[in-house]
Amino acid sequence: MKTIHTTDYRKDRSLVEQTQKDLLTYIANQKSNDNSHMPKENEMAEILGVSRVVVREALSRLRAIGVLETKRKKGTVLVSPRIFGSLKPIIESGLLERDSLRDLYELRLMLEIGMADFIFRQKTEKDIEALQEIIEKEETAKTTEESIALDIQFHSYLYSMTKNASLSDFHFLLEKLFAMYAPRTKDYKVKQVISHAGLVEVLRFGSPDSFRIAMRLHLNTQFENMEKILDRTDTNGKAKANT
Amino acid sequence: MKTIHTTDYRKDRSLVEQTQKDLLTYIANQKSNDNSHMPKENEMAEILGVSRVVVREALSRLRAIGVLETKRKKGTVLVSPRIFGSLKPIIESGLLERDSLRDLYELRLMLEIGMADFIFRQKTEKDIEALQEIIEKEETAKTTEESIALDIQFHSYLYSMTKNASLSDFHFLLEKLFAMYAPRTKDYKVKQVISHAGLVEVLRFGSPDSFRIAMRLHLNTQFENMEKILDRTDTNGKAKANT
DNA sequence: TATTTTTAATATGTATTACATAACAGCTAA
DNA sequence: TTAGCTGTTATGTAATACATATTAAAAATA
Repeated sequence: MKTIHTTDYRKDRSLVEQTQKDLLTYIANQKSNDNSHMPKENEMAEILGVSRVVVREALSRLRAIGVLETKRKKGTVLVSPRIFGSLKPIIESGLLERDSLRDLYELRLMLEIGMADFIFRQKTEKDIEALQEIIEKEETAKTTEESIALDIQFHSYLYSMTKNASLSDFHFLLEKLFAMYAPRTKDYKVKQVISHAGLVEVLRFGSPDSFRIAMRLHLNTQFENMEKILDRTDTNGKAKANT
Repeated sequence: MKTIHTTDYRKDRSLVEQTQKDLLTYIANQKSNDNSHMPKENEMAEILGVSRVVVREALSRLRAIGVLETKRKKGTVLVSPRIFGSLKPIIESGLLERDSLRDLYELRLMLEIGMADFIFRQKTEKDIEALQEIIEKEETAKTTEESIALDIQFHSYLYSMTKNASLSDFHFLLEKLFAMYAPRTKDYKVKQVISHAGLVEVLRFGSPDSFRIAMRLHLNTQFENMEKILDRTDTNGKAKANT
């Protein structure tokens, strides 16, 4: 075929990137036709006028972010991507800057406070019981590790109550990331303004608004801790002054 | 070299995926040595005992999620990834299921309510003035499009006040995605329980707690709208019953 | 000497070919 | 019918060759 590319693939740096976009538009059309099957790599290469290597790289990238899967002999099929599926390697790369880490820490706090409405909307008696069961275990916990695990379990359950799968995915990633930042000294429970039991009480008899206030108080140590460890300083190490 | 692979790359489906992981661990080590430069593709292929094609595909995937960049002749350098950088193609693919879309819509509501503390922490007089300026423009807006644009501008400014770059990135993506879902009939302002002006008042004289309540009321139409358009139904089209 | 131009070297980017491998379909034999 | 064999197929991997952009060194010019 011998198609010579005179670097006229506009805008995008490389042919692969351009091909990735081409594939995405192709996908958008296929989806509207309710067709979840892609042509073979060779055919696709022919259609787009590039080599199979380029198509493969582009497909691999799309596979990396979870919009499609491929199987031997079967071919390429479109899948419904999990929104935060591609975040795992980013977080695990250890390349996130301190500012980004702080961003994530803050996001977690925002979400835990902001999800009140959705917890209340879906809550059931069984949920209350499950939470109280965790609390009971917490009271009889011996080691610090046990307490930590149960603390995580309690909050994870609250997340799951929102029935928001993406939120749970996100939380799962953050939980692993911030395990180290948690202020789990032996007396961390003493410092808490409001306990898990208190939260459940509000959950039973309160409103989303009162639950937000309660959760804000419960997370007080996290707010303070964030200030200490992840202070939002500029590159010179000095805190930014507000005008 | 002729290394024959007897499919003993465990766990991972393909060599590329395994190589991607290998690269990530390699990166993690390099980062701790404060070395942001990767070996050449050929060297890396030699080191990992795979062909250059595989290394290139793995690198391409990492490039797709934003943990590294490559330039001709220069080579591969590590970068600090933007957390939500890889979300753009996922959202734009149009492959997200209705449940995922609803998840995102809910997340946005959670964040707008949950970010109160961070808005208050960083707020300045200039911010208040900027917001009031937007409100003034809103009052004199003629067309619906103008109103919508200013509405978005107002909320975007609130996001920016948190000084959380990742949050702003996330919001930017969602704003484009949900432009269609916004309930912007001509009288949408009339239905609002609390106006932008009201929010600014609370921002001036209130607390994070009172701001959350105000924002919750302000977003009331969004909450109701979500129920209508993106009702969380199962695949059979019937709403799930809670025990 | 200082500055511009040319040239050469280099690592990534793309194309081509060849073959390995897993999965599937169809066939055969028990 | 069912178990096992066999060939086909599309993806997965390897190897090679060359194009291209970028950098740096070398040469030419002022």
